Amino acid sequence: MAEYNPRLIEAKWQKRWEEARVFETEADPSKPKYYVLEMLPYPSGTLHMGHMRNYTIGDVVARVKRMRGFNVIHPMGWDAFGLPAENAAIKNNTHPRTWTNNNIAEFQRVLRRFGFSYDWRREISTCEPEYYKWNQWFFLRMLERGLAYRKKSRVNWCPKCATVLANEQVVNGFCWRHEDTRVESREIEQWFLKTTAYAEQLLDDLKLLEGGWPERVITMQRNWIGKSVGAKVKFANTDGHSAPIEVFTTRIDTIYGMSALILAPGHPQVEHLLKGWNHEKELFTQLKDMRQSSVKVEELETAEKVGFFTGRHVVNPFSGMEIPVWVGNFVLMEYGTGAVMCVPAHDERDFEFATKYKLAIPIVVQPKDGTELTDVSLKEAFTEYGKSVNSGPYSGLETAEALAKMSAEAEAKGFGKRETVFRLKDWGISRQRYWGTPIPVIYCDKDGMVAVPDTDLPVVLPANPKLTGMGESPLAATPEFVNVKCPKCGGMARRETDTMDTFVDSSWYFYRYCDAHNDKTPYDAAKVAYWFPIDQYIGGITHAILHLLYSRFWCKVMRDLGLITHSEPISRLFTQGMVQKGGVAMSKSKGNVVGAEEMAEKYGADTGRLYTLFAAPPEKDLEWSEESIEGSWRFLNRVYRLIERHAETVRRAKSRGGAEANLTANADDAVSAKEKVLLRKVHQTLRRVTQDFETRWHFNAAIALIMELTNEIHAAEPLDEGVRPEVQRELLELLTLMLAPMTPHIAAEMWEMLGHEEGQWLARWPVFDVELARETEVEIVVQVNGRVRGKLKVPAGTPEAELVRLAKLEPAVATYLVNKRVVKTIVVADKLVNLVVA
RNA sequence: GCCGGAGUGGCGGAAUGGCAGACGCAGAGGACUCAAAAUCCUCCGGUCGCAAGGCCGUGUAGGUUCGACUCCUAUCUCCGGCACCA
Repeated sequence: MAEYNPRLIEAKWQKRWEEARVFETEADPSKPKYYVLEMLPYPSGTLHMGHMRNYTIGDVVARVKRMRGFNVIHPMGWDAFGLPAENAAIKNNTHPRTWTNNNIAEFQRVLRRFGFSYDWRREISTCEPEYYKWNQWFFLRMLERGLAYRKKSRVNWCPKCATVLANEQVVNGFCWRHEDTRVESREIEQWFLKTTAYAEQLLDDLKLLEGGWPERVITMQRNWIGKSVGAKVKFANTDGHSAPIEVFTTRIDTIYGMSALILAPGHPQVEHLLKGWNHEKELFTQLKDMRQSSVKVEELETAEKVGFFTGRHVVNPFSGMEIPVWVGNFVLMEYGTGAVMCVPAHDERDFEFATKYKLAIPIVVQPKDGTELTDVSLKEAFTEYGKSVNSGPYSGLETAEALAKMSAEAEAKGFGKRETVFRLKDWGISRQRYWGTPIPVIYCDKDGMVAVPDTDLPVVLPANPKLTGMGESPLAATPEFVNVKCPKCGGMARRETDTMDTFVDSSWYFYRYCDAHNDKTPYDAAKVAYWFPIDQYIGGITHAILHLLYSRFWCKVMRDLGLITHSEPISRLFTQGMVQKGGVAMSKSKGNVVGAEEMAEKYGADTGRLYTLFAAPPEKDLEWSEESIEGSWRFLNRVYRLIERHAETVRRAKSRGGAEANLTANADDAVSAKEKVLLRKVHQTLRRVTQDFETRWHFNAAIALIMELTNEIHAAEPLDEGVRPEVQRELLELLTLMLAPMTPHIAAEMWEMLGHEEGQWLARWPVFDVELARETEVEIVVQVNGRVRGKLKVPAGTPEAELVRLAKLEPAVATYLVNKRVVKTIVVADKLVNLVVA
């Protein structure tokens, strides 16, 4: 007898699948489609079991759907642009492309070794001009529509490197390469995509995702977009000539309780206000301190509120009162207008600030529950809705009403207007890097900024850049790239030297899979219309916000360009847990990776796949345990031996219908009690495993059921005594098919051992026999003296005494009902009568 | 602080309101073996008991129910995300 040899078996089947091109699919409107996708990897380091868990889950889904008759698209590609390639190239004195392509080749080889059912013809690599050409094309469309624009913006700058740093290259405010060098903030012109233009839609359409996306991802996106409905109010300066200051508030109803107007330290009007004031010098020093300390990053969250009075006043347009203008470190320039009204009684932060600086704390809202707040009793801000008081003509109004009336009034009188503010900011896509998509824009002295014509796309990266990691951007240092003729006037001009954020690449890549090699358009609309939206997307929670938000944005832009008709690209999202070792996620930098290849060498891909599915439910984190893997390995060996033991008998047996066709077994067919028990067990298992695959994704529970079945068959050995060959065939075939999506290689091998022709390993998912799969449990309604005392689920044939015990009945007259029919009325006494109700 | 999730044996975990701890790991004992590995068999929440069996037990306290790991209320702890968002 041959031992289970995963190395041989896995290579054999991978070769056959490839030769038979079984995972290659085409759009076919006559068949129901299913698009299952795992997030594409960044090809660096080694593929570890964290990656493999992601792809295994996807592969199980793809294979189950295929077995259930869907036309399945299951592609894979590479998120191939990015900083690490550039750094590695500098370090190893090679080209980012060389480094990247080597990694891709390596990744691909390992993925193939795991037997994932990808259609490799659809493979994409985002660093290829045939792909990034379309990034540029989309960019130009956005530029035409005003969705791409340039503005000055702050970047991290290391004075020693004399270069821009990515956020990841800033370590606690210092340069990653120069630990003694504080990162500065510089303003330079950068490109932005107007995600804010879609803020409302991005928020609203989250409703479409409910049920299909994890609740917490939806919540994170909602918080990220951060919608606030309120009003902007203008406050005139008492000096009569400075420009009025505008604040944003969600609680205009509390404006009568305002005791200050507070500006962010970075507010553009601050300096103007301070000028000419007698404490000017002192205040400017304070302001400078405040601005610098606000650069001092993280600790600020818990920092104390600091502020100072500017000496200026504004007029409250509602009350006519003079209000002092302050500067406060807790006011954010990036949100709203960078100026807030300080209403201490009804805002926690304002309360804290006012208490510290002894500002007045007038109460203008009273709770609705009848309790009355007084200046003395007020220990913290009352921020809930209530009833307005001391608010001039608005006193007595409920908060909701006051909000409406007062913003209407502000609008009517022209000193304010209703406004909705979002936390979401436009997406800065400029990177001063080499290894990314060049932004297709040219600057001409005569014609200004000129878009590269579509016919000149792609703007290709120069082949031999000077990569030093120092100085200006690598593209800017490459004259043959920079110097170009103006498309309009033909005169000398300069190319844009920024490249795009790699999130651009991953925002629409899944559309390209539908038509990966189209050189006329990003994709064929009909093909996308067939395959989209993605039925199941699987990836880590780390991408819950950015990647998914940008993808949703891109989809809406493409829809408005008329390329597609749907509004959301992804119907269902699954966020799988991380694979950890020693309590932390596997990563190269942590040095705790279990390499996928190492795993395949030692136990084979099937064991690796099985273990990642079995060790924990897919949404939970999984602690890698070398000891536990043995269990999965042992199980596959056990199953293999079981099949091997009976293969010869089964091959000679005629099929009872076969798994390709619907299985036709029924309980009456069984001649022996042993057959009956085993057939029941296998069909019950099939029923529950089917359910787990289809709806719950409890792969670990499904595997446990299959193990249980295996144990039971094993315990029934020798099968040849009392189990006819055709029944053996049915047991072992169903067992094999249930394993097929999870451990496809060993399943294919066993399928062949059971006498099936080559090619049949793609057999349909079997249908369980309803009669056989029926639970042998029965539900019993217990009535005592006509009154329902409860329901009980018990195994068929439970002795009456046991029923009495389970129902916790005192001896009494009881009626047992099964499926709403009275089966037997008995007097419960000390006599034990076997009541069989099955 | 706000939002989301989770608390079950030594461990990973199972359980549509119906026998809590399936399945697996680790552990203990045994068979086979010169021996080991592999394999096979038995035991494996706590406690009382020679045993049959009893009692307790799903973070904590209540509640609903004939019946609660599961539903409700409160509370504690842990994990994740966001966080001076006006």
